[in-house]
Amino acid sequence: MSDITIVDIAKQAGVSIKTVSRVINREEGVGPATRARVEDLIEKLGYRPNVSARSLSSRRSYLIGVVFMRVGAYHYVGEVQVGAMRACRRAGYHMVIEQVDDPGQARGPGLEQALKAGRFDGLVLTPPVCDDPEILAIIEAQGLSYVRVAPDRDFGRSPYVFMDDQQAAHDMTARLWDLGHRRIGFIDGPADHGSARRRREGYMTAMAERGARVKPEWIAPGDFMPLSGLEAGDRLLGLPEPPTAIFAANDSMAMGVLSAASKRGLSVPGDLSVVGFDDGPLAESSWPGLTTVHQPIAEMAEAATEMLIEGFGDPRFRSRTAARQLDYHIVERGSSASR
Amino acid sequence: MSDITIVDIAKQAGVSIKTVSRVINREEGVGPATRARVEDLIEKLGYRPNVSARSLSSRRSYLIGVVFMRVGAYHYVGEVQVGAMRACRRAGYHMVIEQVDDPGQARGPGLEQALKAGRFDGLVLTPPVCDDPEILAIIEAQGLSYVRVAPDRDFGRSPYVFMDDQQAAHDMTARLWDLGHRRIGFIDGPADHGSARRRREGYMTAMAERGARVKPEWIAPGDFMPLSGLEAGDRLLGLPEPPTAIFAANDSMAMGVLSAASKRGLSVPGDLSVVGFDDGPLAESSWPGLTTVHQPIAEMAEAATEMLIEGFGDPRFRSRTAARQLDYHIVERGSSASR
DNA sequence: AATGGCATAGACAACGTTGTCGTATCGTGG
DNA sequence: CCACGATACGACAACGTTGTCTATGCCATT
Repeated sequence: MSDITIVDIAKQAGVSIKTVSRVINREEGVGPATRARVEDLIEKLGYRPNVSARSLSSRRSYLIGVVFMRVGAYHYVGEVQVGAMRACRRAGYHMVIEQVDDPGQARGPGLEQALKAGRFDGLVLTPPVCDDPEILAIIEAQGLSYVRVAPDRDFGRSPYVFMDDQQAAHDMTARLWDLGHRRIGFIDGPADHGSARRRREGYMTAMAERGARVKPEWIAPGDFMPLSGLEAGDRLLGLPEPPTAIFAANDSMAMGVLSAASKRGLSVPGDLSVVGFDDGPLAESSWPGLTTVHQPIAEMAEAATEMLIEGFGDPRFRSRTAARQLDYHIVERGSSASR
Repeated sequence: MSDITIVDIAKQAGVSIKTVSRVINREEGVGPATRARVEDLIEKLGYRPNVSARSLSSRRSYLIGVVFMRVGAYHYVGEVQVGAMRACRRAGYHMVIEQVDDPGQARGPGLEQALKAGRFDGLVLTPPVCDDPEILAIIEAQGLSYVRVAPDRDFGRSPYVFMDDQQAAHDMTARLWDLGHRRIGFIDGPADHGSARRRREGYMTAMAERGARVKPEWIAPGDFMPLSGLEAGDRLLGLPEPPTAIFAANDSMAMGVLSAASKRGLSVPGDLSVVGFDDGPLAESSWPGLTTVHQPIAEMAEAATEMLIEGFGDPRFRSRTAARQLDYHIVERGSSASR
């Protein structure tokens, strides 16, 4: 419906279309008076450049793709989209989402097809896609630039955005300690999961720094799913000397711990403090609310998208490794208290 | 990197580019031999039409927009995306998501800008966006065609896809009845929410049909949030003659009921059956698993997207009201048992 | 054998923008 | 006062596809 074209603007401003184009793209070589006149006109007529024509001519699509897997955490993907969208809007880009694990879509060829047809200017990759060598290979074969959110390895391979999981887990552990807890249990994540490993190390370090000897049985295995939290919690609470606080490596498992506690008739936080990691929707809606580490997911995705878009201007971008670190913070809710 | 163009195909096939274009778009006027030759070549060279050129020329963008609000239910939006994406992929369209309630984005102008710049061929609207008169007005002003998923009113306004909430609630209630429950409590949703109303009516009808007198105190107010489920559950279980089964109008509230039961030391499903509605991720991961109504969200979005794309060929589409109904089913998990 | 009609195919001009190159105009230093 | 470089702008040809119109070949009909 926006049937105003660059030609209309040019005619009314009494300049050539090229000049209008220069104004739109903030190129130099336009006098201040002319620039102002054109800008006013654009504003007044509500002109929007035609994306198709633009990309046909410039070989840029103004489309950035967000690639992800639909694994368990809906809210993760949701937050990523929110953040990426914010950055896209600001820069006049559009965001297309690409999912790689939909049943019926062959992983490799499906994505490849989509990427070819999509003509993205660049991609934002989130875990676990961002650590999938097969997928990275496909993307690189297409010559597409990409930025990763919270990758687990190959840090030199592309620009990325990350958060310090280890320090966060360290802080959380320290906080429990400061509340007077000494026997602090930990529920681990999947063995091959980098964040899980870093979180456990943060916990270990904090305990060690305080001279606490972490007994092996204080660390219970888990797989990030609620049921494993229930089982692990049950096991920890069944110890002869049960912990007074349990730190689960993610919120879902912390929810399981809440169930385990309620099964045993323990009140949280009266008899047991429970804390998690993620600050997903569960944390807010559980009863009591879960004390947890807030991951700035949307902000990380936003930063990644920004980096990607900024990089388009700069061809050296792909080779240069850039990394940006974002801050977590701890959200205090009802599930933790002093001993 | 797909640098093959229609010209290359035309040259190699010894035909004009127009003929190749005809083959691509399945237009008639091409002999079977020529068609086969061109198709083979396209396949062999891995040619993909350039989306920008296509849309510039044809005034179609091959982009469909999915508009939604980020309200509470991440999984709803997630499922919608999965379904819409499936349909898009099949038809060679791309999917762009537009969110209308991101802080910092003025609702009206923000969306309007995005729609103008986006040049969508059409939109898929999900609740509650699909019932927002202001938003519908903006979209219609742009002359965009759209299909709604599970709208609440104005059914004649556009094609839509829906599920029979009332019948589903009816069935669920009947199932509890057949398990031997006679005092069945119901936790209501927000007053202005059409689905909530239909679910309550399904419950009422089923009870009435069986000659049960539903006492007013069996119906507790709720707002679809877990905390309200907890409170409502508490209230119901505190009645002199408490219900033996509680039907919450959505899963989140059912989760609250589980907490309420565990607070009172009641075992589920031993002492109390609890059922929900939605079959979101909570239902699977709670303990015990929640018996609930499975809403085919992805399928509804898929159907809607299909209807939208099919409609592009047919200009009469917008005026013709089409509706498609999809089936729910009840998922039996551990939270319900016979009395 | 000429005519008309249909199926098949091609020529050419859009579509709305950017890239490349060329050309006025102007101030400045010699 | 001239040459010169910088500055500001425009003409024109891409970009890769589709839409419109026209041309050809072939068959059936007269």
